[in-house]
Amino acid sequence: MNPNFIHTYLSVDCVVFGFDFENKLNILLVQRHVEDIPVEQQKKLPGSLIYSNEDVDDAANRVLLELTGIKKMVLKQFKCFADPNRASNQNDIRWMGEEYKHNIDRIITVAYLSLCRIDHKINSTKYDTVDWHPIDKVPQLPFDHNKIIDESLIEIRKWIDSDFSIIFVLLPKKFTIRQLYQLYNALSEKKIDIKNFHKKISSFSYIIPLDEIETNVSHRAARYYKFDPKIYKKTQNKLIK
Amino acid sequence: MNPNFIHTYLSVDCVVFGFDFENKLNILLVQRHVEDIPVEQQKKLPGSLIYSNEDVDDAANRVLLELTGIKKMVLKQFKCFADPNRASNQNDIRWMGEEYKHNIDRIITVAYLSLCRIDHKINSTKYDTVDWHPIDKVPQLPFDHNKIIDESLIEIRKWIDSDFSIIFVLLPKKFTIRQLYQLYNALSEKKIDIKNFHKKISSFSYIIPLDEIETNVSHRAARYYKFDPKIYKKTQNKLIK
DNA sequence: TCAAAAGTGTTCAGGGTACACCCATGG
DNA sequence: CCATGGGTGTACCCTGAACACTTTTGA
Repeated sequence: MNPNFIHTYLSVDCVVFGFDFENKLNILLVQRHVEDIPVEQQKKLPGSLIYSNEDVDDAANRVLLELTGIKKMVLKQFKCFADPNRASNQNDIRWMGEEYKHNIDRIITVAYLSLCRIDHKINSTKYDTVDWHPIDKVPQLPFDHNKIIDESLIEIRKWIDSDFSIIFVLLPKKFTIRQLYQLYNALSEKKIDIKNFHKKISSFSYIIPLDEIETNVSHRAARYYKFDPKIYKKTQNKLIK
Repeated sequence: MNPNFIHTYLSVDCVVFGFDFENKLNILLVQRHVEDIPVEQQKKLPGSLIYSNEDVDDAANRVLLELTGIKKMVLKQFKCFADPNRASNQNDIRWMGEEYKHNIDRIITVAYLSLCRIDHKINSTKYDTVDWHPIDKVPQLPFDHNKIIDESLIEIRKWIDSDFSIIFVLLPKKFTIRQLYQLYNALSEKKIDIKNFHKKISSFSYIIPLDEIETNVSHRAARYYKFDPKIYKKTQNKLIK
């Protein structure tokens, strides 16, 4: 065997997005433990080496299940990160030694996007600490996780543009059009006037108006709507063509 | 080390598209050699295991250089294929044994898209046989190469829609608007009337009309145009918004 | 009564679509 | 003179953008 050919480990890492109603995108980070390193400097993206009998999609599903306790989260593979030096930091090598009981000096990862309602209960079977972090306040992370997050933002925008319906995964079951608007603005570069947005959204057959309206707001209460995926599938409208 | 974690080989495979003027998309396939198997059943996608000090993009660039002799071909990573059974066919295992002098029972690949003018001279330093195959007449291929090709078609359409300029990599330096139209039709699902296409294209500042026109055609000769990437970069028009 | 946001209606401009019409060339 | 495709001009329509106006609610 030509020793120049790589024989290595493969992992998946997941960037899970959530949306809070201070209009911020958030992502889920977990805690890792490395001796002598302050805890607050040891956040990372959730991820795992893949098993020998696992496809990468299966591994990502497993990571998400272990992370949140939620089965069948939406997910999308977006890029393989394979910089030969991505795992060459000494702290990262030490952590891999502790985590996997083996010396690993190179690791290639396949990055996934996923989405989660930010108020969904997180029931991790693997991690002690799972926290939402605003996307603009992500600390320095190990490996190339900051780079992965940067690229995931570009990817999630493409995703929304190609399939508008995934945006509803981030919203409560009942939502106002303003909430949808704020989320859309945080995710898309296409700017749109809220009045016109309102008119457009409410014209879609798959956006179902409910009888319920907001309470305790200091202005006219907004109506709640729900999303009907069945009707959406039949019509397949993009928000903007 | 948990033996369940994969420790494996990683390869890149490249789907190189070309366009002939019978309006067909073509892809480049190479010949592999496995004993006792008819030659015509041994086509495959060009690819290689990655080296231990190589990023996947570098490996894809190397594969493309070894395949065509062309430096710096456009390329785009599009998906990691990691089905545990993708390399379990006995013929494929035999071939890997011969090619890499090692028993390999699983291999994960990162698939790339690339583009090449179909009349460009192919100077392969690695393969004896490199041939264009019409996309609708691709034979049965080893591993999951047929699946990779199927998915690459979806990917190249997205690519054109997000960056119209890459379409010119597939055209001769001088091209008629009809040629561009045929290529666009083969690549995009968005249908457009040729007259309106003509009007639109010729209105773009980065499509430069030349003095030269077609010869030996049994109708009014069409003008040749060229593409100016510098002007394109300044304007950044999508064909259809 | 005022501020703030919901929700509706109207107008305008730009671009896509359809199509008519003329031009150039070979047969 | 006809078929074929090149190339231009025009008219229509839809949609997005801007914005005015009314409604509702709490302070």
